[in-house]
Amino acid sequence: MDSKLFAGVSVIQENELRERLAEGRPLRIKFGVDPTRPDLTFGHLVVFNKLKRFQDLGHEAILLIGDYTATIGDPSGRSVIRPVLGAAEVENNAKTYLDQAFRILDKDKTIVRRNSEWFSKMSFGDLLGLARKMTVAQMLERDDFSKRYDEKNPISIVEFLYPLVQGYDSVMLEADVELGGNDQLFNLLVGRILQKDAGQREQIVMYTPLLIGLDGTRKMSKSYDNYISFNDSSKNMFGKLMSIPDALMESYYKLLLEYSDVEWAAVANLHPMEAKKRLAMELVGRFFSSETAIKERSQFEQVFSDKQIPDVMPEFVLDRLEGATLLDKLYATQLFPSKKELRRLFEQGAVKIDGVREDSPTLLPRAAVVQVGKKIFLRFL
RNA sequence: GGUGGGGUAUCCAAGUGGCUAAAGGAUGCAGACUGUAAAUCUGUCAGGUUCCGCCUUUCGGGGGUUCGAAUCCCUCCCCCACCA
Repeated sequence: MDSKLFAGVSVIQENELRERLAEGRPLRIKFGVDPTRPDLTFGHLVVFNKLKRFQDLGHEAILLIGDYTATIGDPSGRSVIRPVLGAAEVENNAKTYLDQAFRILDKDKTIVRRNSEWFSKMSFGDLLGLARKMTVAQMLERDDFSKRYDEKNPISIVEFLYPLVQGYDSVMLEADVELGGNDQLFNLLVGRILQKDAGQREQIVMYTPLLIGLDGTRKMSKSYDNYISFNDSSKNMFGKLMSIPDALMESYYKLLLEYSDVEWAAVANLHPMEAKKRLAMELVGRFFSSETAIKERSQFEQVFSDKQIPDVMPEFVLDRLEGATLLDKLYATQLFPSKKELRRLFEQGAVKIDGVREDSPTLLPRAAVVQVGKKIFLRFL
């Protein structure tokens, strides 16, 4: 038994899981992905870690692409209906999604399925049959539904259908285990209801806590812009990890690196900054390489601890155009949203040229290293 | 089918004829302090500019009244709840 299999997750039916693991056959582990957004964040990493564990133990990791449902649009807790995507777009998202997922999962051992396989063939009558399996009262057991209902906020019928759809996926896949974030708990449990109804063994439900995002308060999500992406550069990944509030470190160590309480306790004794650097190194090391991790750490220390300039930065050639001021040149780099914003940065003393603060945006630019704020460096040639 | 409420900048949310580019809060950004942490303080947060003065665009869409509208009128679109 892999002790890390249970690290950080909650298993509703732990005994059942142990029994099934003891059967010695490969279990079918389902994880459903929503291809409406193509980018994976570290929030997804929590679940992917578990899938990978199962995979390494010889079980079947099944990535279910909700391609059919994505073309319908799931409001999922928001009053705004998500944009309905075209089939081509969904397919494209799914592809980039998988590319990222395989940075963690073993591509050759991962089974990819799509729910259009069965839903595209489903008749309206079949849908009615599915809808009959649950009552409104059962649906209102879901926290966010009952909350919104009490507050007289809108709930669309489609939202009621979603748990059923997700549960039906489990029936079609004959899943032994379904993984998901804890906001998915209700939907995961619906899978059991439908499987039982279909005469199957009910899937075991494993759910992971939601990872808090960089702002330290809300869940990590693209829409809050508080996320770390699988696709981030090693530099950004390292930097973003260093910027998390200290209070998040424990959860990051436990959820992203699957540290046990004992392992965490050892880290918790370190200076918080050192602990954070280790966190960043381990994760960058996993997504890139340990060499890259070491490099990013030294770059980080060089720039932010020693206040030196980084080794590499974007470079721009100055072509002596008449009248082109420093501000014009900086704007031309496209690193800033508007000239207005740049003016503000000058006014607020955020601009340094070769390490010396420069308040005048109308100077002629010269070959130098320009720093704007703490993080933006560029070189004029 | 009926009744009521609502659509304001990234989000929440004030604002019912001029002093409103639009209160306040959040988020973000910058500065100070620091460990690119937290907390705190300050500034800033539509765009453009010959930069403190001016120009352009913005308050669901369109049209109108007026010297002047997010605020009044007409019309269209959309959303929500409640009662049936």
